[in-house]
Amino acid sequence: MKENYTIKDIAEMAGVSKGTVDRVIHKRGKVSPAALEQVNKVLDKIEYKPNPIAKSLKNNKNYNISILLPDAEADPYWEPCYEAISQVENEFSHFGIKIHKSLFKPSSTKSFKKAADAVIDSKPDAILMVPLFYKEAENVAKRCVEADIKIATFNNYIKDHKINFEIGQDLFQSGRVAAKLFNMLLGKSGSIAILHIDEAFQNASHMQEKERGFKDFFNLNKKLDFKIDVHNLKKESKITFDQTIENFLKSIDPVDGIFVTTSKAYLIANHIATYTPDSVIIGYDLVSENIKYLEENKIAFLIHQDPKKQVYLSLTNLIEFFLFDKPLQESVLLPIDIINTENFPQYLN
Amino acid sequence: MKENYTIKDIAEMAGVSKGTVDRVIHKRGKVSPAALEQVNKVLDKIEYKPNPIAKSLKNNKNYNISILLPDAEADPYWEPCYEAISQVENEFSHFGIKIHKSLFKPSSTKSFKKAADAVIDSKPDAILMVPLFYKEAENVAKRCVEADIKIATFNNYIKDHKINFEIGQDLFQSGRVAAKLFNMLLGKSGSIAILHIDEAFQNASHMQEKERGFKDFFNLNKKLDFKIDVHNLKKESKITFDQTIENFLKSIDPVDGIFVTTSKAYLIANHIATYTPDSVIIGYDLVSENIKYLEENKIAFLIHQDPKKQVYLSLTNLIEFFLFDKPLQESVLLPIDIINTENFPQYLN
DNA sequence: AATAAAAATGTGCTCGAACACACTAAAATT
DNA sequence: AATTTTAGTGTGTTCGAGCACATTTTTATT
Repeated sequence: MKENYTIKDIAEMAGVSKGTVDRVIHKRGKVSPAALEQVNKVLDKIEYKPNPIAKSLKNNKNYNISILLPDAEADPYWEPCYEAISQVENEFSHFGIKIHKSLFKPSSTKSFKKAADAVIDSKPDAILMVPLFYKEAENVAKRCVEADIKIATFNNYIKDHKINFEIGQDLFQSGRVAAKLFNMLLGKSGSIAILHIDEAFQNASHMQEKERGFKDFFNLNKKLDFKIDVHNLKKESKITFDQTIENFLKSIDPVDGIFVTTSKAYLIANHIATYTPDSVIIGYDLVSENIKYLEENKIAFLIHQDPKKQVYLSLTNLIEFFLFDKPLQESVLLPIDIINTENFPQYLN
Repeated sequence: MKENYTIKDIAEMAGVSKGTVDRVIHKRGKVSPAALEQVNKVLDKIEYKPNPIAKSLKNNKNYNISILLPDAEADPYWEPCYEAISQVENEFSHFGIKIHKSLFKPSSTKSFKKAADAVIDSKPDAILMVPLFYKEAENVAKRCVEADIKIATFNNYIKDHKINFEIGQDLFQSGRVAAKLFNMLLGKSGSIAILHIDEAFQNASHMQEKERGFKDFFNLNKKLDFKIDVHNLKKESKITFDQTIENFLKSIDPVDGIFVTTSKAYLIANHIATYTPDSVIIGYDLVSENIKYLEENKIAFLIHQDPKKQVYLSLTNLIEFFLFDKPLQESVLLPIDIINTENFPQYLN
């Protein structure tokens, strides 16, 4: 019963030729009502799904996928994405998959636009991008739809139904994860500073979602009594970023906890011993400097956003869609990984 | 330069027919020294890898994979494995993949043996098993090699080079993860009970590895001063398992932390309010009863062993090996996921 | 009724690898 | 020199889907 039927099988069962079956399946007309009925009767009974391997071989097309992502020179957070790209390239090059990497400066809208223009002009089959700049990303999505290019995003979300596939984390919930960790480490009361540290404020919505989730946790738990302050830290002109951080730490009263919503927790950890030695730090992302301070117990926990996995899953999803007609998932939420000194190595491959 | 060459391409370049190229590639002889050299010269230059899709279509074989795993009726820990199996079945049935599930009682060696015999007799292309019983699993591996059946394991390890693919967690390290969490929650000193709770002691090595890692952490951190006791708890005759647990809790002095090395933390959490209300519990696995107590804050953290992912990855690895000649990885270590009230939902799909 | 036009149906080739089989040419045997 | 044996080479088919094109059947038109 549960066999894998071929077009030939169906043709025999319906008493017609495979050409007719093919026309019915693809609704290309030129079929008599009688034949149509015969074939449909068989089709209803057996639930036919074309052999994806044969289909793929017949197609025998090369697929080009372009990835629009920030330069890891500017921010090492993106480094693991490159590894994922190489990995996918190795796995799928013999399936006719070609991947093209296009970098932009995460601080420059202009740079994003320029890279995007070039990528769209090259007319790939799909574009995977980090939509750091909302308006510009929306524009890219629009032009992709017009040019019949599949468009996927990772790391950030833009609420746009034109996006064919998106992957990332529930940022609100990740704020709650951090809040719960502070709750467990600090007990029922205390003071916590939320720090949004970024060289430019390209990631504003990202950080705000985390802040909302963080506060939400403490607001809903009436038994808890925490004082929470929010600070935006960006590079001041004339002095170094590090100096900016130091000035800030000097300026505030010591707190029990510091929640850094970006991958820049190491900038704080670097000075914590001097200014607020008893503060517990929780931050984001397994960049090497964060891991260094994690191992020194200056950072208590890191939350892992797994950019590598995001890229890997995005690409394999697109590829299996192209090659084997697997349906494209629309939206994937990755788990919010909690990292301490003991479990980080396994997350690095 | 970086094209995907076909046999026909090579034949033209070498000035021979595709039959000759084929014989060279598969070393089937019947090739003159002159032709051999011509073909090899081309082969050296271009790095040929056969089109995996065409190969797969030509093969057009059905592959049978049997899975030997414990009955989830006996232990709900195994439930997610079933979901992974269904998922893989759906994804790959049209590639000619058939998966057969064979259950055994986790408490009965005899049951394992019987199921294994039947599975081997059915001569599948691969067997994926949970090697709960060391000696018997070794025997299965031996017979698989003899019968040319690929053999893979998950959840547990048996150190046997006959295993083609194994996946699981670093158990020693997961003990250290738990230790670190206690360290963060309890500070520099305290008392902790390690509980090995199991209906039968089929998982002895599993539990011991975790204990070793746990103790290792505290031994290596000389600044820490923890008193650690180990208790083996199994069902006593005549009374219920729950009663056994209660009797145990009654019998010990209150401790600061309880580390349960199996998925049975809920049995402790159930009675903790009565006997040792201030104990922090850390356990394993996202079974529903554990999650219930996690949400009630009676369990502080759970460590996730992700049996579903283990099955999913095992199966897709085997399938891609069969269908597309992807090399079989030998050994995969999964990350040690730390779970609290806020991040468990994302780990459940 | 004869012919043209339109509709319906079937045949055959392609994708690339793999292998069976047929064929040619050279070497060995009578 | 004629014939058999063997080594070496090329051709053709298969896997299943998909589509171009040829062929047959039906309907419309003079």
